[in-house]
Amino acid sequence: MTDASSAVTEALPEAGSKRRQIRPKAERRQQLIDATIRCIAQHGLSAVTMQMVTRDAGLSVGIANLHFESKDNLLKETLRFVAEEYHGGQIEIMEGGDILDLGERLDALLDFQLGRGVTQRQKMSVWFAYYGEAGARPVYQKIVSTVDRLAAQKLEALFTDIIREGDYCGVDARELATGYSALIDGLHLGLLVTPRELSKRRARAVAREFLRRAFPQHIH
Amino acid sequence: MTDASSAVTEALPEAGSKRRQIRPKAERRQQLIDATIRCIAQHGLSAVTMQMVTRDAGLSVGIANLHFESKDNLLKETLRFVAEEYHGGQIEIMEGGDILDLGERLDALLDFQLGRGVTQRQKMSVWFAYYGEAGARPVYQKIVSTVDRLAAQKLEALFTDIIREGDYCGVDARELATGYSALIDGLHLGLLVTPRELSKRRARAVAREFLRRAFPQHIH
DNA sequence: ACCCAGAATGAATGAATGTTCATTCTTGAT
DNA sequence: ATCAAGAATGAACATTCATTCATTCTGGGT
Repeated sequence: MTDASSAVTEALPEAGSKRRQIRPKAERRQQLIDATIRCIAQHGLSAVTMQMVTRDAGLSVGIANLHFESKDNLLKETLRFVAEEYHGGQIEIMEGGDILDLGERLDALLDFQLGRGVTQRQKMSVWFAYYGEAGARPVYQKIVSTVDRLAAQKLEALFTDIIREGDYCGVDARELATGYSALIDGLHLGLLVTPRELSKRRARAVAREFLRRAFPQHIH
Repeated sequence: MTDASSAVTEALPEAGSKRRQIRPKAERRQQLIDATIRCIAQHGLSAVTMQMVTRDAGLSVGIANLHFESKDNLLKETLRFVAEEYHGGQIEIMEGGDILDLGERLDALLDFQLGRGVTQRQKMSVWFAYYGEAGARPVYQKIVSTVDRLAAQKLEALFTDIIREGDYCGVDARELATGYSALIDGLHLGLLVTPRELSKRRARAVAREFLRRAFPQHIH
């Protein structure tokens, strides 16, 4: 996963090109997942239909059941893709050997979490659409919690390193990591539901302030 | 709104009682809203059908369109009910003259937000089901942001009072209120999606720690 | 005892949706 | 040029769902 914030904004079937094109399976799958993301963002998960998705992808209805066996499966795979993109990006930063300074690494993480790529309304919509159904669908819970757990561990490890480096005492890395993750989730929610009250700029300031309170030496 | 954490766990049509009962409109409306909440929590918003709701309520299918004009409207009214219950409860505490000590009032707020009533899976499921659709449905956005705005103002006012009382300097009440709200939302999300990783007990500890960092004199 | 306003019912209706599959088309190998 | 493998199509089908409404029933008022 090198480019976590892949653009999901295309699907322009060159005007007048009605000729049937044959493409490898993997490419079509991604095409359909991208279309699904767009549709969920625009119409909401509960209003998404197969016809809608395939039309958006510029393909025929039958193709969805050819590459995914069912609508359920397409939705499941779409969630998996979004979850892995988001958490993969985070983990890459936290493991990343390219940033050695821990404070800088924190900054990079925050940039990723509240930056252009992730907070595109499209991605956020998808994210929370699934959260909304997670209570009733164990499959979704499992997909999310699997990738979630790994990211949480990495974050805790990063915090532990920072606490050691800064000699911060009376601070529990685990608890702080839980709080930070929750804060970021909550900010995403605010950006999605009440964009008028919460600008992206302010969301970043809020998250930054949280980190500054915890690690004053590392965040200026 | 005196009892914000109303139980939505009944709907037991006394065995053998098949006799048609006539009840006032308001009562039937509430009955249907309660059933809708249960159905959303159990099956997910996108799987809820009118038949499901009316069966759960122990009533016939036609009645839903008698008291609400359409399914859309029933869902809208259900969201309004849940939103007002949650925010109403918060506001009552924050305005409440019955608790004079500001630290205690904070505690009471936290108790409400992460206590029994609100974090019932049922209510949380409904809450986030609608958030998930909010990106695509301006109606939902409007309902939520209307009640949200008022609660945010009250919270900011409470924080302002506390900052003055405690002589905390370098603290922006508005920013802190945004952060705290987001944190609570994020914790609710965690409780819903990954209950295995995040217990209610730990969620409370995390929120408490956030407040303690900001207002050390008021939270012990 | 009678009545009727309006609450409640549920079979019927029509529209929408997921899935199938017989057929058509494309491409790369021979 | 020819062919076969399999990718792509979309009309057809079966199902499910929201909504309607003719009918039934209830309970308070007279």
